[in-house]
Amino acid sequence: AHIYTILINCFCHLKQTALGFSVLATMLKLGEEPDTVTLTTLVNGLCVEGKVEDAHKLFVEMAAMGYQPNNFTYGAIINGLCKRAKPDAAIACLREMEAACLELNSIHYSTIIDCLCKVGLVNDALKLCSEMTSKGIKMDTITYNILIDGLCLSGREREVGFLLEQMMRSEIYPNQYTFTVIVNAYCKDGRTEEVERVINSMVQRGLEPNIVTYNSLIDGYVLKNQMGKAQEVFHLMIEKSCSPNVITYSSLIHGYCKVKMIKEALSLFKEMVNAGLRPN
RNA sequence: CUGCGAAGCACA
Repeated sequence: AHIYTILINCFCHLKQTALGFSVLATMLKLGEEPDTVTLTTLVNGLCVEGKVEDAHKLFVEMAAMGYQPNNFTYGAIINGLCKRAKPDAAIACLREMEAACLELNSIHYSTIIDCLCKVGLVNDALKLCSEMTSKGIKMDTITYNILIDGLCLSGREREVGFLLEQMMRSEIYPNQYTFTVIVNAYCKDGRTEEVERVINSMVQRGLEPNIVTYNSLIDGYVLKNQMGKAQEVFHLMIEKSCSPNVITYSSLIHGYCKVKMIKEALSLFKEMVNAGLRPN
């Protein structure tokens, strides 16, 4: 089942769950028994494609056939519901796990906390944080990243410092996501001057800016119509062997169009295609 | 004993 599951998981990540199911059919024909991992992989595939109802059907079926849904299966369903912005249903799922005496972990909580933040319910998200902590489930770097991003999205950036302190005190360390979330918040807020300081402290911790960090900064300059600055970052990233992607080019092209520098925009478009990137 | 067979975070 192992090797088949790997294949199924590949199809699921390509959003080709239907092909994943045909692999399952092949398994059955060959007399190879799927296991809980195989079926959970398919549940996740359906969730990733946004077909949470189908995922739930499979979830019920697998339970009926004696494949007990576990932490991972519930995790996939919760994630599916969260990606469809259904925090209430996701929380109901969490309660169902409790009733089934399954052990909740930081992934289950973080998934829902992220969803609440993204729909603007940061206070509910913070409540869930207290709940998980009171159950002895530790917030990890991802949980903090989610909250920091959530606070920024809700214009509550002033509370981020407190969160970072709490993070360090708990010996949970920031990673590239953490810093990039902060860089992005500053950029969206037009505070590109403060980004250099953030990137310095990032590098001091041995963390290099990555493509998302650079893209955020480029877009920050684009927002302010500072195309010269944007171009500088573009060159800097290339110098650091960080290859621009479609997002990088889209930002820059948008920026040049905004300031009516159409030639530059078009030449970037060509450059992008020449680099083997497909316009979307 | 360890290792990527399954679930959570950032950019246009």
